[in-house]
Amino acid sequence: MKDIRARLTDLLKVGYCTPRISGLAKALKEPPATIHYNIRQLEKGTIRGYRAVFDYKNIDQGFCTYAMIHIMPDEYMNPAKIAKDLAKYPQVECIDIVTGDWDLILRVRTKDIDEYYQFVKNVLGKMRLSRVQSVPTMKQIKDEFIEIKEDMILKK
Amino acid sequence: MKDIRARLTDLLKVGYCTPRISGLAKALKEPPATIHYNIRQLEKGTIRGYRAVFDYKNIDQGFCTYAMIHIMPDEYMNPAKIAKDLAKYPQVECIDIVTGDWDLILRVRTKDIDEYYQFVKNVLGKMRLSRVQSVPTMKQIKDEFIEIKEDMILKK
DNA sequence: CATTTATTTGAATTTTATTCAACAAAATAT
DNA sequence: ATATTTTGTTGAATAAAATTCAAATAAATG
Repeated sequence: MKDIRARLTDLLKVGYCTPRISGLAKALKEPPATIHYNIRQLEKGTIRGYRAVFDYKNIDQGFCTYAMIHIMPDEYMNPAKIAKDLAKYPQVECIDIVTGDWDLILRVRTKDIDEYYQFVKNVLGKMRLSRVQSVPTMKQIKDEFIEIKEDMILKK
Repeated sequence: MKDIRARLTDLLKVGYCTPRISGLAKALKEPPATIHYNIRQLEKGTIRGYRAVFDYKNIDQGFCTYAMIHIMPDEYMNPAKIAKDLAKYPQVECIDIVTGDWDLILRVRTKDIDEYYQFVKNVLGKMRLSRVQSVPTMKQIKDEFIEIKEDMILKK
């Protein structure tokens, strides 16, 4: 059997979705043509794309880690270059350039700690970074603006 | 003129989108009916929903800050309670319970630094936290798995 | 290996998005 | 103020896409 599911989720993670104009038209009580026009306008700047939201543990990305990064002194004035290189990796959910204790903050999603180790070794380990501090998430309470409801396994 | 744009973004923030079956079918070189069937299966557990991704500065949420939190010693064994209280606020994009230097990591989106100050004062300031370190994002390179393409304003 | 369950697919049908031209409203220029 | 241009709204026609369904195939199970 073809493994369509995995290929689908890969695409839906980054796009391949579209607004439901008829649904929006009904919800807002406006004609579809009006919704259509306004969405096109929003797409010129305000809407960056459309995508699916997942239960990540079902798509081999259940392990979420913050990676706080110091870049090398000689790269210090151009963190965007390193950040853009890192942005290419699909494990990377977000990258922010910050200032203070760290230079970059990444949110990385992998299947498990083993795959995260591979990411640190093969990706971060090969860039000009002077230090990486990994902070794994023990539990997510809210994600992508959506509260996560979950039963406590060990609750007695 | 009707303010359709704002009402649209409110809905698109949480849903009102759908997968593009024909696009997926072309990309994966499979018949639309097959894509349709597999997506329906994924929707039973793996896909939580579909939504738009925004350029948040255009919808009054352009200021993004990591808030690293220490909770009080007497609450230390129950961080989930505090986390769930914080999860209620719409400015909070995500909350993770971590261990190590900090107890909680929040990602908070506000219109600007003034609104963030109000959040720290009125929300964080009123909870049993022993310390909060705020790390504002200077520039986002990737967000929600989508790379941000942007011209450098000061590039010469 | 018999039976059940899950998946794939083409073709018919239904639903939805898109286009377009006319009109209306707002913004801008005179 | 008002003429002119730009932006936004909308119904109706058209084009495109999603959905359904039944038949075939593949995989899992007894």
